[in-house]
Amino acid sequence: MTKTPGKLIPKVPSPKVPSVPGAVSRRAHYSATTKRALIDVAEELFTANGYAGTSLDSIVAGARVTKGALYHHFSGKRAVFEAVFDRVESQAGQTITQALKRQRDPWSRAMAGLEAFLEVVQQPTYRRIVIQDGPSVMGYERFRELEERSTFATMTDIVRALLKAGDWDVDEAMLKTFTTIFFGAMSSAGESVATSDDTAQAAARVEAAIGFLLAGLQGLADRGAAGPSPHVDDEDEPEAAGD
Amino acid sequence: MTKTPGKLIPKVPSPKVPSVPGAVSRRAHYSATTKRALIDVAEELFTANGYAGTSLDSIVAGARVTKGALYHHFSGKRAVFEAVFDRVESQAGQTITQALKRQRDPWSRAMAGLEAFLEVVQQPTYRRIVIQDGPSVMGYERFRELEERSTFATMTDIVRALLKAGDWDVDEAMLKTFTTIFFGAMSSAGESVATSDDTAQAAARVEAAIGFLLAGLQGLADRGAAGPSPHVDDEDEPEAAGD
DNA sequence: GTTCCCACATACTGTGAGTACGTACTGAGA
DNA sequence: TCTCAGTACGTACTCACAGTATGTGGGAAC
Repeated sequence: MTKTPGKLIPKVPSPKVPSVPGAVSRRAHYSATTKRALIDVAEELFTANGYAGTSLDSIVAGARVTKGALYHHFSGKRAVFEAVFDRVESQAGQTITQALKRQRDPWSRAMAGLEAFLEVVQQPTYRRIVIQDGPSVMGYERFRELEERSTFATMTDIVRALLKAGDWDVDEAMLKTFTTIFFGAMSSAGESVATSDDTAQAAARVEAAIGFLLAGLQGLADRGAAGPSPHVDDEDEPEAAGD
Repeated sequence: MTKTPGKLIPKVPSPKVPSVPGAVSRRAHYSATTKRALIDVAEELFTANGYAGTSLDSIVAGARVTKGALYHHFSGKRAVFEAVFDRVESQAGQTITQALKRQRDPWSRAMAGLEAFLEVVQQPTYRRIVIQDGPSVMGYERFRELEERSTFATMTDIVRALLKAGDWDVDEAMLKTFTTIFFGAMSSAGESVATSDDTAQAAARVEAAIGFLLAGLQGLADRGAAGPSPHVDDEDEPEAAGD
């Protein structure tokens, strides 16, 4: 709506700039700017109205281009979403990584990570794009695949350090299982925090609950308890080879 | 599956049956049958192709009616999805509740519930409709609202018993927080189990991991540790009244 | 200056959700 | 048995939106 038919892109009158080696061309710069504008607008609209509730027309209108531009830069609506997802995800990963830098002890690192994650997960953009729409739009497998490269990776490091601190050595599969559990717990908790009336208090409750779980683990570590090991009961899958 | 393509709506030539008191009328029966057929087909197609990938035309074609029938019974596509969601959810809740009946001890009830949930969450229908598409299609709040009436409710009972067994008395908000955490952990774990190559072994790992966490809690309980309590640091919300 | 081609714009198509309205059949009353 | 009303659909449309085919203007290499 209110489609302003104004000039597209920053139509500067183009002074003759000799192409400095190493500098991007004007064309390339325009192109990159257009693409960024599309992603910016898309992020905003996806956050506000969700994936299904956002039309490509509204995106290109917001970026003051046409569908031709969008389809030049992206293969389709899903690709636009993935670009937005990617950016939101990596920003979240950086935020959490940053919060960890001050902590040395694995247990306090875990709590710091939790705190940072609870901050992140309260951002409407992260909630809507990553948690709510992500799995549905991209499919769970692709979703996890992208997650694995940022936030999930950071979380894996935290959990790895935790298990090491407890003197439990587990294989990669078990590590991943633990991380998945924690990640799911915190995503869900984060959503409930975000939808709560009093987010601060809800966050405090989540921290208390997770802290309580960690305290339980710490207790096991202090008592030198054996690590987790899956007892395999073969019901219909007799062989259990592979990773 | 293997939905037999037999006649859905029994187009019997209608012999004159005097309306027996207590029996539903022929019209009502037809109507209910049509509605069920629509939900059946919708469940199948939503599971196979997802919400966005399923057209109303394909649903009504599968049920051998037209869109007029569908819009007579449902307000729209979302309403069809909710009807399917409701059924899938309540079935899952019943399955889990059933699995709990044999167990008395809170800790073993928790593990039995976990096991049952892991079974449920591997069903393609539950995964796709409840976990993957649910939050996106219905919105997180409506999603949680419906969840709260079946699976989540069962899980709340389990967690309540667990906390009671540990002699920790927490308020309803804290109980909900704990349940949310466990629910999220298990949903996420269930998804990873379902997408795993060797589901049996993956499920075993999840059980080991959750069991390990519970063992930690049990250790705290044995040592008479104090329960979880949120330390409230008032940043911008000075008052903390009401739930 | 000429030419190329990239980065778009324009105009179109197909599909699918939702709607307006028509109609046949059923069940209740006379 | 004959209305008669209303339910339970069917038919035919509209509108919105994702995607496509093709045209074009302007920077950049020569």
